Amino acid sequence: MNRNLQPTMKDVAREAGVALGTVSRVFNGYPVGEEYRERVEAAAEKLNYRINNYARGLKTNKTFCIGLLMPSLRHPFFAALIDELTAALMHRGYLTNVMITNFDPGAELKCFNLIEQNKVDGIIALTYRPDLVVESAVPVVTIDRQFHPAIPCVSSDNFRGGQMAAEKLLELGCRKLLFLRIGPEIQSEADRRGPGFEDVCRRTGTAYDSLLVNDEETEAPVYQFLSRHLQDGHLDFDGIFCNTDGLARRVMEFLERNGVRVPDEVQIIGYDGIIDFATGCYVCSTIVQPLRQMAEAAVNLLLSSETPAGEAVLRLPVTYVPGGTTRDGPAAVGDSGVYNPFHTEFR
Amino acid sequence: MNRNLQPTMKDVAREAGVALGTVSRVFNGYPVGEEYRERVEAAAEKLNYRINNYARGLKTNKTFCIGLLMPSLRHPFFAALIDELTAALMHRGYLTNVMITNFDPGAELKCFNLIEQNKVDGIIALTYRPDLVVESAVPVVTIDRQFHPAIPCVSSDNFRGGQMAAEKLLELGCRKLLFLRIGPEIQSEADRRGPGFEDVCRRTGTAYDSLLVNDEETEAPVYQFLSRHLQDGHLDFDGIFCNTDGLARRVMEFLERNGVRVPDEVQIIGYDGIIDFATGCYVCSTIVQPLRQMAEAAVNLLLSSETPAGEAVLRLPVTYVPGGTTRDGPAAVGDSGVYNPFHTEFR
DNA sequence: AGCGCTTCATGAAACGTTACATCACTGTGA
DNA sequence: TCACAGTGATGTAACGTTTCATGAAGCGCT
Repeated sequence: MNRNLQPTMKDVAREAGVALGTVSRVFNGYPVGEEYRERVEAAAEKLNYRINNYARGLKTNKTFCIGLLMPSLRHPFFAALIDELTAALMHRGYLTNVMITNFDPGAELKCFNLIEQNKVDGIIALTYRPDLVVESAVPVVTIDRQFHPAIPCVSSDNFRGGQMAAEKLLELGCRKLLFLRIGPEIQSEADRRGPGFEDVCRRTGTAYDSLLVNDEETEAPVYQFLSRHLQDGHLDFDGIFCNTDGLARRVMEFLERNGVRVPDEVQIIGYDGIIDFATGCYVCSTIVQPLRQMAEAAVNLLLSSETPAGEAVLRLPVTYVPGGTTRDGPAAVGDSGVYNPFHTEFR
Repeated sequence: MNRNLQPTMKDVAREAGVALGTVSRVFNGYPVGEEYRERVEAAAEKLNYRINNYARGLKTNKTFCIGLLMPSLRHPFFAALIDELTAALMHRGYLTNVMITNFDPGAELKCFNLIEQNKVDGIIALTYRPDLVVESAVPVVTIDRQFHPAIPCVSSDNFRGGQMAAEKLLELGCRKLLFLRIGPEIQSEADRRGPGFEDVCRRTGTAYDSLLVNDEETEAPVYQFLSRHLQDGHLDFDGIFCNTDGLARRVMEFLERNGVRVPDEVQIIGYDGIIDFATGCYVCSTIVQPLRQMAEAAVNLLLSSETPAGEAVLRLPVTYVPGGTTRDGPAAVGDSGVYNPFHTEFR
């Protein structure tokens, strides 16, 4: 029959002199007589047989493939998250269909369509389209956005992260705090960073202000705001919490350019835990998200498909790490602060 | 029959009152009478029918899925490459199975096995295992490594890149050049950067030196070498070409820490074209690889599966971009040098 | 020896498609 | 009027698995 193509189970069965079903059972770990098992394994080895996942998937409706919907790969936070997710999935024998949407709702629709007809066993999505998630034919776990009580969501403990940032700044001697937030206007778990921060300020009676910019296009309002509070090299705040490491870093550079020393005069804490590829150091003092645990949790929730009890959002504990924009000094990753991209311990 | 499950072609056929084959032809773009086509489309719409790629794949041996084997996602160069590749594949209607090996040969084997039994239509690989590539049952296109004359390889024009670096440094007034190379000892297209650089030095009679460190673990030899050529704040070279942006950046910081001003006293050029996520600027003056073109080419080669004429390696043109470590000034990406991660133009 | 039990190999019937050989129907030309 | 293309719908046989009903073989017991 199909010479010159890949061998099939039928070929293995003929070679081993057993029935088709027996070969199947060997490959699925069902009990098979020792002698038969050996004959089958020898034949499979000899023919270099590979099981055909498409035939199997057709029959069983399980594909061992998960769709991953992410907004970007250029941003180190998303890249690291995808890295952890693919690793966790691979570890359980799942393949990952990665789809990058570039924050484009149209692209998200296209991805969902492709994913559905490709019959993945589930989807892990960091998406901006509640409608698609809710209507999905396959199970979904979302990251950072809770769309529906029955759809599990994994995120870091953003509220606690905000609290930690405030507590840390106070502990380091700050007296007048500022919260800066920038990003697209979509309801997400990340919105709890500000409230956490303000909670501590209020409870400790600390003076604070905040600026929320719901804009995806420009950070200009932030710099205008800071300029207004700048007077001959002195800023009106001595501790700043930014909702993102990127913003923290840029605010730091803005202040330094305007003669405000960081961390001497103003201390800054960001959020995410992003590491600079060249130095291997955190780009700023930061609340780091437990990426690996989040990935593990997302995969577990998706594959066990038991709806978690109560509210369907899992908030994993964050940690604070000094990174040079606070007075508690930098914390280098790796030996000498020199990052080697081929340095696997780094993962 | 299978109520409560996804509708099948049979269901659509019954609903539309046509034969199974007719439905199939509609979905595959074969000529079908207008009236029939409409009935089928209406029925499919009504039942919310999705074609089952696993059944189709079983029958046709085409899966519209490509395996992507990459060493890392934490390094911005790989992340950007994967981004371009998934985009190019998606654009052609292909899904991408991303697998990260973390430079681990054992993991590479595991990935190849998984990929083969999952019946992808082809593989794009940046791998360290010639054996697996050569023996692969499905077509492979490699990035940066030519393993076999019949297996296409895509890379940037590394030799020309090396030449450009040297030419640029000379043009900017350098007189004593240095080439620094670090990385694992594997034969790859990147090895041509040094020879290109040296080619220009030799032809112009320029004084130059080079240091090649075949080590994946540490860059210490580089800093020892530089220390030996440092004397009270003066370095023995005034132009350095590093085989990597990361190295270039770290060398810059090392020199600055030792009182050597960059780019005033020493100018540095790196290779890759990596952009800092926080600032949106190149991390150093650099030879940038045409990632998008490389991705397009890889996908084209893989999907057209015509073996290219002659030598099977495609070397795409690089460009030089000033990035602050040379005297021709920085070139910011985007308007104000401020990078917004939600800024799609950035792609 | 014969009975019931367990264990385990067998063969065939799906799974949801595509592709191919039929066949019904229309229209044309002699 | 009839044969003959040509068009296009139909039904069926694969594709490579899993699963299930069947039945054979072995074993312990009466």
